[in-house]
Amino acid sequence: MSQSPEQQIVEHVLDAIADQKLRAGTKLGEQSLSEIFSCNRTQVRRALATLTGYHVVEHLPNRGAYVATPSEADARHVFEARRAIEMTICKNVVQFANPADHARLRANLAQEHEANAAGNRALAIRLSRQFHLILAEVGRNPVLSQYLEELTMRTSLVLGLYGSDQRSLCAVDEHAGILDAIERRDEAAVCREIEAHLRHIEAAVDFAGAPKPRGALSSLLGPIVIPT
Amino acid sequence: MSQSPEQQIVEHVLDAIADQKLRAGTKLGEQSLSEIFSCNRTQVRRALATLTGYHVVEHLPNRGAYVATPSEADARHVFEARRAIEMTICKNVVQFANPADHARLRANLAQEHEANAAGNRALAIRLSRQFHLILAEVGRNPVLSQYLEELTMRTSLVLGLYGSDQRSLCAVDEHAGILDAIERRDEAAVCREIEAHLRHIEAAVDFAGAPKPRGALSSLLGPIVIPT
DNA sequence: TCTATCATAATTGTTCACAATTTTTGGATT
DNA sequence: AATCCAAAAATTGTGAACAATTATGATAGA
Repeated sequence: MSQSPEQQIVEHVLDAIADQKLRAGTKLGEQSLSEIFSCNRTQVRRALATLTGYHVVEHLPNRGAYVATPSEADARHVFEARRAIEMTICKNVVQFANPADHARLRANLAQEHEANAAGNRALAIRLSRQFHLILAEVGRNPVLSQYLEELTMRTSLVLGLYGSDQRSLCAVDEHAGILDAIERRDEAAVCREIEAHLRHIEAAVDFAGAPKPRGALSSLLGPIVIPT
Repeated sequence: MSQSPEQQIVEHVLDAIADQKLRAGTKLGEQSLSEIFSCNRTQVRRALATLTGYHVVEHLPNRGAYVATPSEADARHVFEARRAIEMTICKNVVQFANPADHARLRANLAQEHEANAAGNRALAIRLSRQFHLILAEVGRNPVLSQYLEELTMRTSLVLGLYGSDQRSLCAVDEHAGILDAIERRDEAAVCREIEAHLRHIEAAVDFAGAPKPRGALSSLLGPIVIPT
């Protein structure tokens, strides 16, 4: 059951980024990580290389690894790529989704509503991302799924860097509208709504706003349970 | 000018795959590569990890790295992803392309014609792939460019595995048609033609045909010039 | 001749020590 | 105080030795 230290590091860091706990620019020191996850530095090194491949970590030679700091141009490119990929995903979803898939999406939507009602911002963000990833899974194209996983991660970084804080509440209702259209099997409507949804998210990004400060590493990745 | 051994290995292997010299299933032994590129095994290891991240190499624990062998389902997913991504790229191309870009594409097209006329199949394949990559560059979205780079690589693997050998000649004229539409700035036509083009390539793949044999490693990657 | 078993060889995986580079620290000087 | 410089510390990069696993091939028995 327990995975390799390398996978553990990758997933913990990705989760922390998706949850916007690890902010852009945070240094990911090899020693720190090897102590936090109580493993060898070699394994930390491999994990960081993997994360670099996902474009969520930048590697500066002789200076270490940092959570990537996407520029405004990067952000726009990521959003455009999302529109291209999620549009195709949604067409597949309309075609392939069965009642079980609808139920899965409905359940996620309900949780989103709940998290928002409870004011649990971190959970709401996580569930919102999850909604898109479930869509991708239902679309049944692993290539597109994997690209979207990376792109949503990079979106998290962008929102953490430039996002205005009071947004993201509107998003729930847009998810609901998309899901309605999916159940109606109304392809045109789904495409229209997912595109609008992604453009709304992008519009909520304020590149004029100053990048925000970052926290300390150890407090953001833990607590780590070491399997014995 | 001379790059790190790691980059060298990655690029040589990618080129060899794109040119269909390295076929699916070929073993990429660590020692062989370290001798061919006269470098440390550690660097070979990192290069193979990178290639694994690109999905062009499969890594079997304790058994080594092999050029990936995409299944029929993989192939279909790759082609669908290409349609999604290249469609968006082409829209950007219509919008952004300037005379210099047109010239670049025309030049590539002419070389393609020439290679086909001369019966130089390897060069024709390389230039055909290059046409799509130039389109991506002109589209001015590095995120989409990078995805397409990976997808064209995987396409090469698929064509090498399942492709019928007499195809790919028709492709040149389709490229010409696409470029014409781009210069006319006829977005609808460009989209229609690039989609048709990609579907033609996919249609030329024959999954019933038996996977083809693979060659020896050292003869396919060399000759390697070692910078002093 | 075919199969099974075991020793040997080859290959991959891991660890650790050392080298190279960067960052920090603590004066010394202006 | 502020700046500069050098020594020390910390961090990253590299390579080689060792361990673990898998492939190979020879031998014996059916």
